[in-house]
Formats: sequence, C-alpha cells, structure tokens
Amino acid sequence: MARKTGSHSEITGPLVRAAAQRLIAAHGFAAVSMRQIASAVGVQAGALYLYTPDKQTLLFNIMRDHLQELLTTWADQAQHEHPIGRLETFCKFHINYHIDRPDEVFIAYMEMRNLEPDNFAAIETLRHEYEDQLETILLAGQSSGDFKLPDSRLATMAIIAMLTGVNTWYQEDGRLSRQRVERIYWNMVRRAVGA
Amino acid sequence: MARKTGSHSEITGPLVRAAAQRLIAAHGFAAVSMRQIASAVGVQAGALYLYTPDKQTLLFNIMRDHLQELLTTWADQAQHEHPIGRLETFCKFHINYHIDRPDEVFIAYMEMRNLEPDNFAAIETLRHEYEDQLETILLAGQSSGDFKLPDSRLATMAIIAMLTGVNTWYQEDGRLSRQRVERIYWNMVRRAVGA
DNA sequence: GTCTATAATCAGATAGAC
DNA sequence: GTCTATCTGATTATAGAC
Repeated sequence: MARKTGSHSEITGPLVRAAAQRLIAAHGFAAVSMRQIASAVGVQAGALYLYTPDKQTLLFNIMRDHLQELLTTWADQAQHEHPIGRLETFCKFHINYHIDRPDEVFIAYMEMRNLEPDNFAAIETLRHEYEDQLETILLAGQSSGDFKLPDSRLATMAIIAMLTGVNTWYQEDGRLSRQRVERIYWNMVRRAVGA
Repeated sequence: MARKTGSHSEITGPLVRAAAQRLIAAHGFAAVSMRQIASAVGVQAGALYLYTPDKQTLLFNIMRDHLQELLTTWADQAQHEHPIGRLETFCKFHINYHIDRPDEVFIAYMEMRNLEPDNFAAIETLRHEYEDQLETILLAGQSSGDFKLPDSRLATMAIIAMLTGVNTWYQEDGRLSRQRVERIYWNMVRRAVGA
C-alpha cells in the first residue's frame, strides 16, 4: 500500500467519528479495537490519535454530542401551548429523532457502563435533562386536568421506554410507514395518560 | 495462596455461572475477562474450562436458560380466560419477573451482538416466542372487542418495551412499592389498549 | 479439580521517519 | 498527516504437574 501524503484532517476527523459510531453500535465499545476503527477509515491505528486523545474520549464525545443535539433540537420544536399538543409533538419528535439515529441512540443507552466515572456523571445529567422535558409536560397536563396520572415520574420513564423501543423493530421499508408508526404510538400514549 | 484440593465441581460450577452473570451485567461481555470471572469465584483462569468449553458458550447458556425459564414460568401462570384478565396477569408477571432478575434481563437484551450466528438465531427464536405470548393475548382481545388496537404487533413491542423499562429505574427500597408499580403500569397498559 | 506455566494473539498508546 | 515499528501488558485457551 502506498503511503498517503498531504493534509486530510478535515476529512479524516469526521470519518473517524463515523466509523467509530458504526462499529461501536454494531459490536460494542469494548469489543471494537482502535485498529478496527482505523482500518474502516483507511488509516493506521497510530493516526487515530491525531483526532482523539484516547479511546474513552472518543466514546464520551459521541454520547455527549448526541444528547446535546437531542436537547437543542427538541428545544427548537417545543412551542405548543397546551399539554396535549406538546405531548403529541414530543412523541412524534422522539420517534423520528430516534429512528433517524439508531447508532447514536443505541450507543447512548448501551455504553453507559463503559464510561469512566466523571464522563458517566456528565452523560447521566444530560439524559436526565431530556427526561425532565417530558416530565414537565406531564406535570403541566396534570395541573390543567388534561392528564390523569398517579405518578408523573413513572409515567415519564414508561413513555420514554415505550417510544425508544421503536428502534428495536422499525425498518424504513417495513410494513408500517413512519407516519403510521407515529400515529399509533401517539394514540397509545394519549390513552395511557388519560387524555 | 495454598493450593485447593478435593472435589468441588458441584459447588464451583454454579459459582462460575453466578459470577459470570454478575460481572457481564455490570461491565459487558467483551469487557469481562475469564481471569476476572475466575478471580470472583476464587480459582485460577484455567479451572473455568472444566465448567464451560469457552467464553462464548458461557454467555449463550446464561441467555438461553434465562429465556427458557421466562417462558416456562409464564406458561404456568397463563390461566386466565378473558383477554383483560390475561393481559393484567401478563403485565404483573413481566414486571415482577424482570425486577427480580435484573442481571439476566440486562444480559439477554444487551449481549445479543456478542453471540455467534447460530447462538444468535437460537436466542432470537426464544425471545420471539415470548413476544408471541403477549401478541396472542392482544389478538384475542381484539377479536372479542375488549381491546381497540390498530396494529397488534406494534402494540406488543410497545408494551414489552414499556414494561421492561421498569428495570432502568426501579429500586427495591425506593419511593414506590412493588404493588404500586405493578398497578400503575397495568393502568397505563389497560388504557393504552383501549380496555 | 485445581494449579502453574505457557503459547499465540491482540490490545491501547507512543516515537520518530517521511 | 500518516506510516512503520515498537513498548507494555492483557487476552483466550491449553498442557501437564499434583
């Protein structure tokens, strides 16, 4: 193999991230070696260290960036005034956002245990912030009388688990269209919260 | 350390399984070494190979036994005649069974990707059998007019995801009692299926 | 049944050539 | 910016002593 020359940092950097995301989602962080990532990018293992100080930071950045983008994207969409409308928007947003980013979502859920303590705490805080977005909606609906829920925190966890589960079975060209999936999930959530 | 003598196969075998379960649930299959498992049991790494032909089989047996016991335990409880009663029994069974076996459940969901192809297929079949147990209930309730669901397969996946999610937050001495958790989840499921 | 020792391989990360 | 070469240490699994 001929040696590569010239500057590619603006190309290779994103490629490293993309390859790491794909491989870690498929095989797990601990099961993927730096050599595998390098091979997928088309460079040698040593070259990866130009783009990340170490393997742990690579994982942490993938998870942090995913959750931060999730939060900012939701912040842009959370405009509805009424609890029912806001809950519907949240359901459809959550489903679409997760369907579109299966690898990031999978990693953010599955690789918590491979984070070092400080990184773990930071990611847990971001995830908690997102859960609070839904709980705030449920509490507002409770106050307004739109929802009937004995425990808003349990309902928050139940709804997020239900919606995120879409990634375990949904396929883009499958039996159900994206719009149909959105609508069915929303109907189940709507009924579950007593709206 | 003095060398151990005498026969302990009936003691050590289950200890190996138990240690492997605990460690794999905590750190992930790929991240746990045979030496760590051996150390947790109190033997040397080489001795583990008296109880498993290799690391892969150890994982497979943990997952297979968990799912087989899940299926047989449910088969013993599935007595209710009416769809609503059967669904209630299923919800409470699923929640309790999962709360009681967090490690096995976690491994069965998270370590699919570390199974070799044949083992993966076998575990997937068992998981599918369990999902079919719930779908059968939903289809019966649909036919009898007790449930109103646009898609029974989606509802099956949604309900299982929602109920299994209890393991991500439930704590035995937490704010909510087990009976209360069972009842709240059942109420959300009952409303979600339109009963 | 368990140990020690070892084979063969692979890991993450770094140094220095180009 | 990337490569090659290398360091250091860990990995699964086996062989043979006891």
